[in-house]
Formats: sequence, C-alpha cells, structure tokens
Amino acid sequence: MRTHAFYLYSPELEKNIVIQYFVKNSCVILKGVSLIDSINLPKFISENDLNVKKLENIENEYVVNMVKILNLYLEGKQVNLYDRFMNLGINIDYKTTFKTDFAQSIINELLKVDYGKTISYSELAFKLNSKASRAVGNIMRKNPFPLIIPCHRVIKKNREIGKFTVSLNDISGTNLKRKLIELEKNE
DNA sequence: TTTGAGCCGTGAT
DNA sequence: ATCACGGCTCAAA
Repeated sequence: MRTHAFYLYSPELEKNIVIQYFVKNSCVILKGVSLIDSINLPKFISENDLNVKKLENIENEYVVNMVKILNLYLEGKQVNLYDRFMNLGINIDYKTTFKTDFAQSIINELLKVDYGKTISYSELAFKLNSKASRAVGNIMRKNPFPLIIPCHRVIKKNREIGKFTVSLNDISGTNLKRKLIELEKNE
C-alpha cells in the first residue's frame, strides 16, 4: 500500500494544499491534508519523503474529482467537502487519529456544523454534556484533514477567531483560519 | 484589555 | 494513578 500525494496551489488561501492518500481494495483512503507555504513546500516534501506527482500528470479519476470539488470550494461555492468526498467513495479515516469515544464524538458533532456557520469550543463540548472546551481545542489541533473536517469553524465563545495550528505558526495560522471563515461568508 | 486561576480529556510516565 | 499540556473560559482589575 504505497502512499501517494499531490498538491494544488490556492491563490485564495495563498497556500499549497497537499493531499496524501493510499488505495486499498480499489478504495481511496485519505491520509492527510496539509496547507503549506510555497517557500516551505520543498522542505515539507523532503521531510515527509513524499512521492508527489504533478497534478497535470495524474490520470487517477479519484484525484481529478477531488481537485474539482476542492476548486469549487476554493472559489467560494457552498460545498460540503466531507460529504462530497464520501460520495466519491473516498474514505476519510479520522478514527486512526482520534481513538477515544470523546474525540470521535466531537468530530461527529463538528461535521454537523454547516458551511458558513461557526460554533465555539465550549458549545461543541456542551453537545456531549461536557465543559471541556480546552480538550476540544486539543482535538482540533490534531485534525489531519483541515478543510475537509472543518475545524476552522470552531472559534472562541467571545467571537475571537482562536488558534489554527495546521503545521503553521500561530500568527499565520490564525490568519488562514480567518480567510477560510471569510471565504464561507459568500452570498 | 490584560491576567490569573479554573477547567478537562489525552498521552506519557 | 498521576502529571503536564493546551486551537479555552470566566471574572477580576
């Protein structure tokens, strides 16, 4: 089971979106999504030992469809990335990362947060009769699938944007989170 | 607006 | 069992 990877550049986010996946029983399983500055892309690729294909050379129908959907989203279209990927038969295996019931349930609740909406860390916890807002933040921090699992929609209760750590430092992470929220505010 | 103390699930020890 | 660690909160100053 070899890991494949491809990336596309998003002018909207000013980031490269790197998708890692592998194929098992003719089913695509997503391994991770990373948002990387162009300047850091070569380092990221070498550090993770990625065999990255250039997008235009990829024949795989799954990849073509993934890119189509991602581009729709990046253009500001109201698309549910998780559902659309699932409908393609692409498996987003978050249970490998999130092993506990609590973490998995939080992700399930997060997936119910609609496009363009936000929710606070504490509200998300409250859905599970918990007050563990900090623990929720720690779960978001580990999200291997930014954009697809929309952790950018989880903000602070006082309406501040909160942090967004996706292999980025805090400042650029928060800016990127803000961009994503703005992107989803289209009419 | 800025601190500081409380908060809670996780993973490591 | 315990501990330290945070994408957090609340309230006091």
